[in-house]
Amino acid sequence: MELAEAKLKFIEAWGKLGSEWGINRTMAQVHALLLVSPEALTTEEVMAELSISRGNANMTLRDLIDWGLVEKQHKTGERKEYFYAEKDTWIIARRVAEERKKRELDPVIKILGQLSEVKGDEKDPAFKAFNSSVKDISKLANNVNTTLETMLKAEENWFFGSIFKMFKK
Amino acid sequence: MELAEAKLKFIEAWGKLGSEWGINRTMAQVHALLLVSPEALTTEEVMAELSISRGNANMTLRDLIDWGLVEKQHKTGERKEYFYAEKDTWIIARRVAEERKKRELDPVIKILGQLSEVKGDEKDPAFKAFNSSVKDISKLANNVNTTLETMLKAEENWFFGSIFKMFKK
DNA sequence: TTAAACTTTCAAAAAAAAATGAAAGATAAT
DNA sequence: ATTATCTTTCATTTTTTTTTGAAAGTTTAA
Repeated sequence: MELAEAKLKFIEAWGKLGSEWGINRTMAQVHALLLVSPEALTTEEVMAELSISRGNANMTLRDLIDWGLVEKQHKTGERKEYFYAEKDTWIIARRVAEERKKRELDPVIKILGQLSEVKGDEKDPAFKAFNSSVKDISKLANNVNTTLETMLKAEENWFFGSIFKMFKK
Repeated sequence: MELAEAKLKFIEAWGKLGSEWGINRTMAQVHALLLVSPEALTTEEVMAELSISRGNANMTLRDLIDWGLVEKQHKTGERKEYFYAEKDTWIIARRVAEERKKRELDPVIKILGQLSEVKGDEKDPAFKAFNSSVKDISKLANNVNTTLETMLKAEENWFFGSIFKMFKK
């Protein structure tokens, strides 16, 4: 396999994984393209490499910037904007975890908290089942939350060095 | 808030969370409905509660069974099939982790492994960037994999008791 | 200012994903 | 063997998501 083919495979795999996890396929592909590019690329280059429209490229790049995965660069004497992807996997993982926590986990924890407060007839099986499921899920969500928060504070080496070693015990 | 309203909110929240994570909204909603039902429900009941078609209910319930989150029950003297959801959050979390690992992580790790093997000109920046990104992501994916494997073997109390305490250090 | 170079927006179109429901397929009781 | 009950399938429709591209907006320089 040569580089060009491998690149395509990588972009395709990253796009598929993204879409399976609720991330726009094109966004994941643009991210993959930038990840394997040593230099920052222009919108034109992204459009050409992935055969996507200008509007799509523009919006996708903006989203990637919002996620903290890509940054705009300016070259002296040039009007064009260049886009460069953060290459450090630890930082990528943290940024993704951070965003998804904020966008998805936090709201759901809030709702679960409210639902845990619902009062009802302790003798009613429907109420008991509701209450117990909601409380258990709420606990789990809070555990995940705490774990993520600690991870977001943690240092890379500490994390990679420890977490799965611990599990192996 | 009363139970009926709370139930709807829970189903809605669970459906939304699911769809954000690449899981069919209706499937997540059916799961939520069964989670808060003390008794097993029939296809008819699921259809009525969520206003969905027979075909949709049937396929969704089958998928939930494939995920190991729901089981068929038969009541003596009845032809109808009843569906009951596993209520233990630890088991739910494990089943979801197990399935997604198998369906999504394993395939991507395989591809990353192949792409790590690609040979090229060490002097070419494009090759260097490709190689280094792929190898780093490959490492990360393998770490996640190992962590998941250990988690899948682990016992509930051990897991919840330790993982986030460890992070707090 | 004017105009060229580049970026952003968004209504409309296209594509992808999900849902419908009628018909076919099972199964079990009569 | 027939019928009634219940389950599954899948071509079609509907809904949702994503993409397009032309027009509007912005910035810089002459």
